[in-house]
Amino acid sequence: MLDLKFINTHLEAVKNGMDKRRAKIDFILLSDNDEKRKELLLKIEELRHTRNTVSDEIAKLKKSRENADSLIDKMRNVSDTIKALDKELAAIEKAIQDFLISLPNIPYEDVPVGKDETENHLERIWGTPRKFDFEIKPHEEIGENLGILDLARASKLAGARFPLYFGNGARLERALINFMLDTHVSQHGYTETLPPFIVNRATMTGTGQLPKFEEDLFKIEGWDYFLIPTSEVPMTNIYANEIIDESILPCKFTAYTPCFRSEAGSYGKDTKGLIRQHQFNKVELVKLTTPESSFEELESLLANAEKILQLLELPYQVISLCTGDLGFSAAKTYDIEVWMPSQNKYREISSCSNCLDFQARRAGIRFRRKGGKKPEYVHTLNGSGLAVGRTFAAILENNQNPDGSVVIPEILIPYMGGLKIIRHDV
RNA sequence: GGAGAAAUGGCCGAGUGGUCGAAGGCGCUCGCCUGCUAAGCGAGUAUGGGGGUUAAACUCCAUCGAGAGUUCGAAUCUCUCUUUCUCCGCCA
Repeated sequence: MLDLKFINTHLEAVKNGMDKRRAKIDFILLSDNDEKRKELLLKIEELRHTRNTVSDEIAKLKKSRENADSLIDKMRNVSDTIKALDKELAAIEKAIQDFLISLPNIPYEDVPVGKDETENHLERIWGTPRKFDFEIKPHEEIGENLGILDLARASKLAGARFPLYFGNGARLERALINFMLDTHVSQHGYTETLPPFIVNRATMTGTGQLPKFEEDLFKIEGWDYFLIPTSEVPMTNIYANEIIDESILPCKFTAYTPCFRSEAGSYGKDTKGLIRQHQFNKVELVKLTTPESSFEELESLLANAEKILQLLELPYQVISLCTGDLGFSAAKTYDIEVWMPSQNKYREISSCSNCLDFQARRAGIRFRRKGGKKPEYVHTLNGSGLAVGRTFAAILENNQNPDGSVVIPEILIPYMGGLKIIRHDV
């Protein structure tokens, strides 16, 4: 959420930001409502002031056993007026709030301007895609042939877009989760958390999934609860509506959780394999920082996510999302895309964003500086470190052999109990 | 699921219709004092919004879990919700 005062004082910059995002926003209603709000508030405060002072007088009169009936009579009118105006004000404030809560973040100044994902900016490429001298297979085929993946039976259990791993496949997924968590905790200094997988409406609103994107979420029927689409949601909200001490910043959290997405509107996209699932595993990184350090922290968060791919020896590229491709809450986002041989292209495996104070204002996450008077909003950052299912897929494809076996990346071997290669279980 | 109790400032805790934004204590900050430390003394110590000021001072409005209501006036009374605790039942 943007600050109303900021919008009022920097209207052109805000409009420009929305244009760059290709978001069509009408600001006229907002300024009208804000004018009305100020007028009403002034009137109401005056009336409340009289009510407060006169009520004190009534109290004094009553104490000295004098008659206060005429004052009470007068106040009855004042009270009724206040009530009526209060209702008017509440309606206007709700309109303003509805507007603000649906307004996306402003792209940061150095974000490349562009209309959609075709205009994202390539930052760097790491590693070289391997040359195969045999007919390569997509990961779902490799997995099914090895008996470690069974998407057909998963669809019997739940439906399309659900995973079912077996044996060394299930173990590989778990190995990846443990490896990622261990690396972020012991090498990168994150605190491991294990948050709820279901959260309430306020929490979903804090990070920006609600109110605009409810159709992307799984909702628990009969409850105002939602399955998390990413652990960014519970982790970023840990300090919601709190004022935290500056000394705990930057605050770095990591978590493994399953993630649940309805994938509404993506029918026909990535229908095969593990790329797009209603349920997938993810290790997430979240940071709360001071405003002055958030971009520095974005770079290190990105580096932390990249480190996982480097250790797994998977080729990838980093791109900077253009203004038209930015997510709702993000001011700046880097995507990491891993090489997928069967598709002959790089596919998103991590998205690292700086949301500035956008989520912090929604969720009420503030901090106080040493000796500082006013609390300030923190900056929030998040990034996948990494999407586990897609990492699994990338390993299968990049490390496949002509006989259909898959080489386990060196770093994962201890996590696989010494297993170096996955062959079909006989 | 049934029965009951509770929710007040950073923390503990008083307050059941009127000078209560809230006693007292602890903690914290600043100052004083004392060989050091501890103790002692004094002052200060919530958040948001508006006015005011170079900045302050100052001032107004709101906030005692959340929302609605009663009343001239609500921390205090009523209703709904949320959370926590105790007992019973059930349960991984």
